[in-house]
Amino acid sequence: MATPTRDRRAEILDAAADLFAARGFHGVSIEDIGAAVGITGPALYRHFRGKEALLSEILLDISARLHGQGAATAELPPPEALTALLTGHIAFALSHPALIRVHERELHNVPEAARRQIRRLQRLYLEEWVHVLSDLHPAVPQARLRSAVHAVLGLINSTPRSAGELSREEMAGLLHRMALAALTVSGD
Amino acid sequence: MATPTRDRRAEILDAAADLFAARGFHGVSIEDIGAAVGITGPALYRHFRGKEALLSEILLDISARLHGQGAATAELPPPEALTALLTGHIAFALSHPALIRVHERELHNVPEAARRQIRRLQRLYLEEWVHVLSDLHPAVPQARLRSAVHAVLGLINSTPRSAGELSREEMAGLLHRMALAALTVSGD
DNA sequence: CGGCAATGTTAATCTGCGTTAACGTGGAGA
DNA sequence: TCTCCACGTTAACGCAGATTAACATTGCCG
Repeated sequence: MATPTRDRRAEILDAAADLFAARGFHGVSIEDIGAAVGITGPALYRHFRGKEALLSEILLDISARLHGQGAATAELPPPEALTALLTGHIAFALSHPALIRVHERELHNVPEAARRQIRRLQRLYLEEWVHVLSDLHPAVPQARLRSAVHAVLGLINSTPRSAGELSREEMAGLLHRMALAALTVSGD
Repeated sequence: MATPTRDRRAEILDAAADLFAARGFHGVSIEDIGAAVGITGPALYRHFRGKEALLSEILLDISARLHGQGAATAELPPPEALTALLTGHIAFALSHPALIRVHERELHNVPEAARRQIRRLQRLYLEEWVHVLSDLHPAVPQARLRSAVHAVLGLINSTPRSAGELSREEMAGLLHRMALAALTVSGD
């Protein structure tokens, strides 16, 4: 065949992520995923070890991207770092609502080994937030900050549920203001 | 048998909800659920039409409880109503983290008919929030308020993820302050 | 007492779906 | 031109797990 298809792997991962977001991991068959990119189900095995490997790779990629984004703010002074974290996460959530959904909902379908790596990246990402906040509010105990960060990420990740009522800019601004206000008050 | 078991149905629903929360709908077998209450899998069919009916009933019950809680605030003057909505949702989330998880993640496994009812209740609940906020901030467009409410519910529902670092009272207070701050700023 | 209703049990049944086998085919490099 | 390799295809295979069937047991009630 050797058709000039641009990267098939990436194409499959994208299609699978969309399908998983819409119908859940078990609501999508190998055949469905294949069909979405114009091939049959079993052909997927030329690119991935199996269905779970597909999901693992999707989640790992998301976690790595978020963590990378977070790590990039490490050098900034705390106030700017916080802004960067907020802006970055919001941009990601608004650009990839399907990925956010999958990332939030499907971790338990990932095999143990990969799950550990994903959780590790998630933990590191969380700690980046906590670290920045800790610099800004040294008096607040870390446990409280951790809970506050979870809450704020939940707030931002709500994005896929309130689809399309507001323009992207308006939504980004709203989330930014709300998240910042929530964090600011979390130390009282 | 006719053993003096207190309501078996309720017992099964509880066990199923916990299992679904932990491993996802498809990660739990009929056999698992039965075992959790000390009976075999097929015995469940004496109480429910099938596995999907079980999930439907769980989600319907959650939606109805939240909506009921919300409706109860309708008579209060707006500021108290908002406090009641916040306190009520936070209390529910902290008391039933497993239910919140299932409610957030498993809707797509519910058959169409039940799904419509559940969505309707969710919409009504959301509108109760929007209504109260609309009274407090008449100038803010409803679309923005709707998004803000989604965001705040996402914030509060983050609870099952930041498990047990803080005491329940501390967590409730933190979530309340953060949610209120976020809502307050949502009209700017 | 006799029998129905409620609740369980174990042994099929049926089906969906992930995975594997066996078998093309076209293009790129030697 | 000849040969592989990359990528697909269709036909099995195998199994997990949801239903359903057929068959107890217990206790209430007429």
